[in-house]
Amino acid sequence: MNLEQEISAILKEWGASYETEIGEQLIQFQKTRKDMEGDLTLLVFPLVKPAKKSPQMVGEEIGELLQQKLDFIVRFEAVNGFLNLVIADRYWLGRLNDIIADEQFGTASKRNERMMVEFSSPNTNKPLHLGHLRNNFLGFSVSRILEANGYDVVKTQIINDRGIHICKSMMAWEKFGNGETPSEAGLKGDKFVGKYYVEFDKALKIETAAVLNKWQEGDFGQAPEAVIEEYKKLQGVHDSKADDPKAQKGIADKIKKLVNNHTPLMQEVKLMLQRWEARDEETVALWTKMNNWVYKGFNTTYENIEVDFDKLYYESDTYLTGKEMVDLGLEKGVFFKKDDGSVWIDLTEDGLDEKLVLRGDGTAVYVTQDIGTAQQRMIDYPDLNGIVYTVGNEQEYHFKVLFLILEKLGYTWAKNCHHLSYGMIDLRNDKGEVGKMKSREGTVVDADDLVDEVVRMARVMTEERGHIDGMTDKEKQGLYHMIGLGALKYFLLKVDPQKKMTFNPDESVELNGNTGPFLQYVHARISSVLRKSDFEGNVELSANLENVEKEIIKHLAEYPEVIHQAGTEFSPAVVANYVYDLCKLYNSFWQNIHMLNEPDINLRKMRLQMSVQVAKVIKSATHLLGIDVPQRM
RNA sequence: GGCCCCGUAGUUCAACUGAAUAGAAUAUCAGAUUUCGGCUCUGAGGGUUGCAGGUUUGAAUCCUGCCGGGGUCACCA
Repeated sequence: MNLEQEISAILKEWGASYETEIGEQLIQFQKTRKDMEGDLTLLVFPLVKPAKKSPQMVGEEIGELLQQKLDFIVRFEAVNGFLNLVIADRYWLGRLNDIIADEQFGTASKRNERMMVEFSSPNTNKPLHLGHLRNNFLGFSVSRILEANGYDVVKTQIINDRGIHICKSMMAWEKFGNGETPSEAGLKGDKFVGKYYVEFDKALKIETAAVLNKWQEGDFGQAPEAVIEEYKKLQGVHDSKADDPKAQKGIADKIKKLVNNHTPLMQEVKLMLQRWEARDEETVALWTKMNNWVYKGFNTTYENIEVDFDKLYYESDTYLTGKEMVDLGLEKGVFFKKDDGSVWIDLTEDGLDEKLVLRGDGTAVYVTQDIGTAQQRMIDYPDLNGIVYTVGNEQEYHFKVLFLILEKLGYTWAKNCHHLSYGMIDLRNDKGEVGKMKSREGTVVDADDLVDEVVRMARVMTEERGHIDGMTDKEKQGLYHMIGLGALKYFLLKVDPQKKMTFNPDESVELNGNTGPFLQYVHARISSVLRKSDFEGNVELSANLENVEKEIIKHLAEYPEVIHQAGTEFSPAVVANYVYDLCKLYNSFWQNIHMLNEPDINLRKMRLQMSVQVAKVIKSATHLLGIDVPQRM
């Protein structure tokens, strides 16, 4: 039984003497303010009512009672409805011994429940960028946090390997590639395919402009009647709105989209998609070849950022399951069919709109595929308790719809699905202007480049000030990578996921202050002193604690609760802030109190043991963030 | 326009989900440390928590209304 529980038990007895029941909700603890004496504070306000006395009087009454019953309460002070309790050192030393004895301190025991965490899931036409890094680090860290909370976790991603966008890069490679391979071009596979996707886009833009010109001159080529009519109608509206430039621009965009859709190039791509759906051998072979290039490139990046997956899902495997689910939903009456054959769900009663789940031509849309994937996952893992989807917050509406659909289809696990939503990353340039990342404007921060850059920075810093004599080159490389990646991961994870963040390439990845390398440094320093000392066994309960030492032990003791909170909130930021505070506390101790030349052997042992436990928790907490800590740096 | 998210020191972020004088980092200024690792530590200045009401013994936190920023409302993914 811990301290809070013992006090709660006494408070319940105390309540009984007033013939009131003291519920858990009325018993609230908090840390004692720094400028007050005490280790733990009980809020008296909620307890005032039953006693019908002033907060001050109730505080003193409870204080006396607690001191009488619990011998490790040394003193108490009641101030304005706050009861500050001073706890004896031997109590905290006892807690330290508990922590020493627990190898897996902080982590919960197995609960035999399985959770799936989906993250990454990139577009195969675009190399990974900074936004994906936030996604990957978040998803990976949440997986570890859930494991620490006792879940069995399956890390997964859905690979969007199907659809018209894939055909675009395939078409471009066929037209402009001359059979070139990534190695011939000296590019990573994902970068290579991305290059052709961009080339397609360029060609399409030029062609769209040309076709638009022709249409404006009345030359409609092979365009179908209905499209020409639509165009003329839009053009009419456009011309009539000469006085409203904003509306006119909107119409102009619609016209562009229409033209874009009927260029010869787009027609060709659509034919290619049809050939793919019909399993045309040549098309599928090209598709397979190019996808494998992409996967190879992605895997290099995943290895580099030390992220991995237990199970991969491919959209090309699950979209058909999705269509079957739609049929099933039609039978159940969850969905309905419109005259043109398209299938919908009516969510107006839930405060949303009608949503399309299958196109008029019978092909799958985004949500169809997600329904199918969810179903496939349940088949593969029948004991699955829930799925966490790590996806940007611009898709919040989509996931609301998806979860509602799953629920209406009758899946009980739908209520355990969670959209781990995170904010976008804006960029700040050297002029201080904030803007969005846009591939078209070349303002995307490439993931590989960024990792290289932070590793380079880590090398420069470490060569200047590090303790790396006697390391082999290979060990040094590993260390720079560990530090650089640690800086990047910590930077992206310390912020509450829901908040959007601003990234300045020049300033953002610092190695000082509230950063990953700061944590790594503290761990390395503790490791260093431990190499020079002995630290076995339990500590004596009779030692006297300095204030910082007590603070450190108190902070250590909170670790299990931190893991629990991080798990229920799916928030690595909780862990990050906790471990940072621990390191700061420890540094303050380090600066003021020496260990190795302390003459009192019990005191020396206690300090060394406490340091070992601090190092243990740093290692454990940073592990939850996907960050490694070194022995030396 | 409807719905969702965000607004806290110059800047980047906290605040245990309603508690005492809103905390860190960074930058600035002033100091410490020849000794276990200076990527360290101590201190100072810096705030009407976007604005206005309301609920409460008590509000950055909950409610209402504004203001500002972003997102989303596709037979795109």
